[in-house]
Amino acid sequence: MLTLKHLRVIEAIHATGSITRAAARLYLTQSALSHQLVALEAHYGMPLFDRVRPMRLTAGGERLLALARDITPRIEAAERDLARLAGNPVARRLRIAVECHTCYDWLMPAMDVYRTRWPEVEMDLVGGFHADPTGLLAADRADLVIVSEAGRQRDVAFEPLFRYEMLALMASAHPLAAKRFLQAEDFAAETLITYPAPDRLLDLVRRVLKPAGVHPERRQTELTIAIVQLVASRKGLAALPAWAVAPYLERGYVVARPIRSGGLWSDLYAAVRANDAAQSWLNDFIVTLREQAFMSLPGIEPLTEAG
Amino acid sequence: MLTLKHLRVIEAIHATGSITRAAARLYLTQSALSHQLVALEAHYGMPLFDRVRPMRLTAGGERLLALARDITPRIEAAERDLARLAGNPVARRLRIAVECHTCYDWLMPAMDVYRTRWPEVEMDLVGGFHADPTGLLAADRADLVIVSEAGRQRDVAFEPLFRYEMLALMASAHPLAAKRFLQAEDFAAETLITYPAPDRLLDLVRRVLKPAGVHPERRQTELTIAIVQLVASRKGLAALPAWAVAPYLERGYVVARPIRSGGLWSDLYAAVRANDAAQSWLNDFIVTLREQAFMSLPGIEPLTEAG
DNA sequence: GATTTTGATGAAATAAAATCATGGTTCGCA
DNA sequence: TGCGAACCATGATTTTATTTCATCAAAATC
Repeated sequence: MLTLKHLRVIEAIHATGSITRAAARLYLTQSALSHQLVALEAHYGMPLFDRVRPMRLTAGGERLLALARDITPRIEAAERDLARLAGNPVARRLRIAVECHTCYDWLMPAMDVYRTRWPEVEMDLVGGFHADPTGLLAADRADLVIVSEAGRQRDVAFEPLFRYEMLALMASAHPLAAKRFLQAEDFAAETLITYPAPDRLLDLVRRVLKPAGVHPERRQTELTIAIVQLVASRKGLAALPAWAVAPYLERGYVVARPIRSGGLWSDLYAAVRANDAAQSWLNDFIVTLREQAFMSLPGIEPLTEAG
Repeated sequence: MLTLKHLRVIEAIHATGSITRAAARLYLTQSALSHQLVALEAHYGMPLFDRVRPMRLTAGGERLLALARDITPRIEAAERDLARLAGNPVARRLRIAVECHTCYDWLMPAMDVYRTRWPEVEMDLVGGFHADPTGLLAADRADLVIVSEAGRQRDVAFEPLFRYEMLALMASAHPLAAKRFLQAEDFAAETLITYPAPDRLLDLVRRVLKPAGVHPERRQTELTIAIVQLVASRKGLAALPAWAVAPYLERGYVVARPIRSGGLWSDLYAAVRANDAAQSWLNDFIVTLREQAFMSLPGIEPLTEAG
């Protein structure tokens, strides 16, 4: 018999193009999804996906995807209504602290989507840098903090969002562009262009350059477009999330290369007060963040609980 | 997590007014449904039904019922489309053989509903009486036969529809109306008014009077309203399904009494060729029969497989 | 051509759901 | 007011469904 789980599986396989990636996104094994798909296809007596890469929906699969897209929002709306009926009428205020510049790229659209779902929740952004970001939670100055590491703090719950790759950006004719990937030493003689943020928030510095004892010259600017412009003008190198550089690569003035073999991957978590973790209006915000990120950001990957 | 099963449970409890009856209709135990409901209520942190008789939906339960009514038809429509995509293009013809007069009461509305779901299936009614009704299937003169007993024939699949009570009908001032229920001997001195059908189809005669050696005077007429009129005019007694007499009881000219202690209950099955049993367009007709019968007929009960 | 990635599959482990057995409550009825 | 019937809740057990594990074969990549 058809279940909602099946519909989610079909959505995920279609969205990711492969059973393996769909499984990662659903926090299940590839085997589990393969079994489910086989069983569903047997039930309907027809294939639901053509086994090509990326997996392609058959007519039957299309029909089920249409069903999923039809009923999923209805179910979610009902569950929100239930949550409203059950919810204790606590402060419906959501102060979001975010320290990474590029996070705004996906945070703003996600907030727009969330606003339509929970119009009664008033959102606010807490800017600036703090020595102890999660401390903002206990100090009641924020209700949710976007962080790059899951601590083991009592009173704070860390919800994994996703992981993304940091790419080194350089002018297209730059000598380093000949390399398959860059290493710490490659930055030694260059100028590193960054956002104006403490080193602790710059993954390239914190996790690659500093451990290798490399301290390149630095230059700061606020806007992503300005960083790209300086790089294109051969003023130095930069390191940006893969999704942030993608739109600039097609013009050809800059090129991107992985950092270290295997690439430099960063994680993002949403930290909330442990007391609030069960609040559905808060939980739904985190779900929306993930959903919108996977929908709009290329090249990001699911992140499992274990930070 | 919410499942479609949960929605069906809520629908069934609401439709029947009790967990016990809902369980019977879903072919599950009362315990299974109770566990499910408790778990669902725990999940949403609120009761979904007030435990009164009949069970009454809370606001949360209402919301879930609304969801169920919203998405159930969409899911069923999708599954029909899938069945059409998968189905071998066999004869989309459905010849229905029916021998019981009162069956038309619920068969016609059910056929109307089915027609909207499977417009491409051409329905036809096969009338008349036959010594071997299920023989019509093998003889390819009918594709579905409504019968009152599940045989053990190879090549024929019997699908349970429902059970109903046969009530004895008499004029309101009739002496027998003083009894709580009637027995075979009570009919001995009376005239029995029936449809013009062979005795094998008259449950009162076949299962009560004949075994007791009681052979009352007989009179036949085609229409239910005529039978009721004759009874009201003290021309004799009749036995009709509970749902068929219900509308006449409120006027007060006739009264109905159970037959034997515990009542005389009759079963109905849909018989189809075993080869056709897996055809979804045919199966869906049977599902529609059950669904419409339970929706419109008062006092009928679920019938389990074991005939 | 070697290596990696991917999907399928059978067996085993785990989780979920249903049943069985039973107890307590409510309601109708003598 | 006491009895029986109908009904829901619940813990223990059984059954069924789902997931994982361990592999294999095929396809894609280098």
